[in-house]
Amino acid sequence: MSLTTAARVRPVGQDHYSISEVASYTGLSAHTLRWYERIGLLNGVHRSHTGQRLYTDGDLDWLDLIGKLRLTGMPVADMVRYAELVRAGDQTMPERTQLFREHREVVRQQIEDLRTTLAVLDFKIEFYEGAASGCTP
Amino acid sequence: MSLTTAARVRPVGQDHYSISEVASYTGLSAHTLRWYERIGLLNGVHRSHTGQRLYTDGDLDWLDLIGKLRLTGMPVADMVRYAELVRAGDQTMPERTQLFREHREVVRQQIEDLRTTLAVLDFKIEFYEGAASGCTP
DNA sequence: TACTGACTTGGAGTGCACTCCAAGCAACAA
DNA sequence: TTGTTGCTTGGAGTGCACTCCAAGTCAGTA
Repeated sequence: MSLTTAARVRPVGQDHYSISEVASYTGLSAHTLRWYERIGLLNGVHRSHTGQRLYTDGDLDWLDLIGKLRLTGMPVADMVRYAELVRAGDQTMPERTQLFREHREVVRQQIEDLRTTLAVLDFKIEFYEGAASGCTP
Repeated sequence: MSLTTAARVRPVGQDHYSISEVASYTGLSAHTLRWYERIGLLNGVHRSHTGQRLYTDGDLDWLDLIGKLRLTGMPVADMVRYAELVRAGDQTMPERTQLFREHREVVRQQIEDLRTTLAVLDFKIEFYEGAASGCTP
């Protein structure tokens, strides 16, 4: 679930990055970056005179946010919905707030569930270790 | 991600439950319960004289654990692996401990990621609310 | 006896989120 | 000039975790 293989280092502050630079920065594949654009999750990516994608720092910020939302299990369709609201302008701010408020509750619940499971895992590990060291008769 | 629609009430302590009782208890569909059994995640489910499944309290406990592991994103294949280790007997305990220790780290990392995202969400919500109430010039 | 409803099976289908493919173009090195 | 590398596209393919279907069995009720 966490992108441990990503370089996570933003290249020189040149404000235009190739798809492979962005791939290594975000940990997403170039395929996925193109797919994100196709489904409307990433809009208005600039192009060079030869038609190659040039991502800006703004795009990288957006991808950071998207990445965090993905990590919390937000469906891609919901993120596309959010992207559409942002495109639609400032009058959609109440709806965006609502979207985030609802998602915040989802995240809270997930943390709760994870904590419960962590406790179970700790208990199991202790049990297995106890059994291994012969503490149970 | 959380099973809010599940009844989560264990039926009378009769130690044999029908597939629909177990479905309503676990929040899993009957389809999924049969599929779990087919892939080896749930083994040795008893049958009535007419061939219908009769789940025990032990099965319900097992499904509780499985459900928690699923909630933390453990792939079904890994849970099947764990089920195989349990079937194989006590000599697999060290491997089971190892499996849980590794998963514990995954869960810890997830909690970390979720907390980071929660902070971003809080920040965004505050920003949108500030913008709505005209606090930004 | 007829019907209803809950169960059984193997196999096919679904939705999501990618992931890959083939064919082609542009820039550069040997 | 001939690779090689890195990019482009639309469309097809993949893997996971279910989810459903058709055809059949069995128990209970009108």
